[in-house]
Amino acid sequence: MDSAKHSQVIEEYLLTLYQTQQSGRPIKAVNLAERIGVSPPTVHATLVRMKRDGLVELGESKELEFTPAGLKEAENIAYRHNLAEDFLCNTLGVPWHEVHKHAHQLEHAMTPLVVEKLAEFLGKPEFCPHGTPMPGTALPDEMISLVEVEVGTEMEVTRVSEELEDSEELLRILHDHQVIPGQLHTLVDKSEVMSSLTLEQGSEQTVLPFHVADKIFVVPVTSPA
Amino acid sequence: MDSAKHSQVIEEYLLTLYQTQQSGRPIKAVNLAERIGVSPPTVHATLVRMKRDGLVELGESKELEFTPAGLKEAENIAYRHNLAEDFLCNTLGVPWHEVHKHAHQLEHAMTPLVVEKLAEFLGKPEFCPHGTPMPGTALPDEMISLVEVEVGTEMEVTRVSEELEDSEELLRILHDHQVIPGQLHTLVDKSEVMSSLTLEQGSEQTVLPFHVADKIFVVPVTSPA
DNA sequence: TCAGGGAATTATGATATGCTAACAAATCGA
DNA sequence: TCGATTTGTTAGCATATCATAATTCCCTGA
Repeated sequence: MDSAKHSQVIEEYLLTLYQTQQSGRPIKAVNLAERIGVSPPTVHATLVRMKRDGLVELGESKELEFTPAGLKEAENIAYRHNLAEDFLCNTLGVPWHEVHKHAHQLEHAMTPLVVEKLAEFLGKPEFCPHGTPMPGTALPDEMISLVEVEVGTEMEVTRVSEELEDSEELLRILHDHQVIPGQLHTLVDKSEVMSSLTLEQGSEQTVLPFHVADKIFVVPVTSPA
Repeated sequence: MDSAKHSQVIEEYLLTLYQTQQSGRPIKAVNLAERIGVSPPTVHATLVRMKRDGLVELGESKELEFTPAGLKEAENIAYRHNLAEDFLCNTLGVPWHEVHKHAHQLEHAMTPLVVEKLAEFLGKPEFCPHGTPMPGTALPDEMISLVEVEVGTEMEVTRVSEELEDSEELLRILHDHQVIPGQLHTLVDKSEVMSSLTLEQGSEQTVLPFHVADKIFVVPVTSPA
């Protein structure tokens, strides 16, 4: 019905707003400017158009809010993005830490039929390669942030938040250390002075600053012993 | 080197110019306007930018010509387009007569790595589902236009020219009658008064006007009898 | 309550893309 | 060669997207 096609720019704003909202962070225009890489005045002008087109509104507390139509569209874009990432990673074999940027292009070029056919082809995946659930998919309750884990706990990495995806360099490091969904690690140290914690997998150790670990989610493993 | 990313609009002009050039037809601005679906003044303004950016030039006979850089870019886009069509048709199962329009979106969103990985995944195809060769691939000499075939000849359809792809309705009809690459048909009638010819495959007959048959290519079959 | 500083907005301007109307140029048929 | 049709160009606008500079808003700490 409202399949009114929006520009790639608008789609990018919607997706960024959606991801920010999902992370529970406040949605401020400056943040948008930084994440999208444009100046504040540009963000402002674009948001004005988005309000005009009924995609977002200004809540009482001055925060941006999706309209129902805007949310629907945002979820649609997020779905296309995650689907594209799954395809690139699992079908084409594009490196895990690179899929984000390539999917960022493809997500705007997928027609409804392509989305449908691709979803079928991929077996209706519920998570993207970074562990982000498709819109509508519930996250396991047991999933907690890596910073909340107690030293000595073994856990399975389940999700690397989208906010980290902007840095391909960081993703490459995480990938090199196998800090990716599905991998098991043990928290062997947590240091307040260093503002970081240390993971261990086999003989491999990985040090992660809190601000990064904060955005990585895991499910503690109940020792089968 | 000159992987300078051009806009989707410029890419579309380059692809259209390329396809027109391949068909051996003169490249006039009006044709561009029609095929792309914009007004002549818009085409003019865009061509001015393309000249400015060193993609095309005006030949002596007033015809548009690619610069080496422009041709390289155009071939690149054509390759992406054909690759996308192959993927949509053979991997995702998008209907043959629809792949063109979906590929038209995707072709502008494929990064070099995605192109490379997709080509590998598809087994480096040399033709798109309509029989168009990838840039650089030579066409079989024996391929002739359907209008040149003599009545009574059996032949294999090898290519449906891109110029016909603009009409999804026409492609649907061709598909319904199996007038698609790989299929065998026999020319059973050619009528000047009707400006059309008739194909036969089994008990199925297909009437095609000359202006359509003109853009369908075949390879006559040497009767194995 | 006021100063500061961050955030939002306004003022201006540029470029790409598109349109309609009007005009110029080229070409083709008689 | 002339006139009509086709084609190409200009002129004048509009919108989306982007930037910089300047200004206004607003919240927070003293």
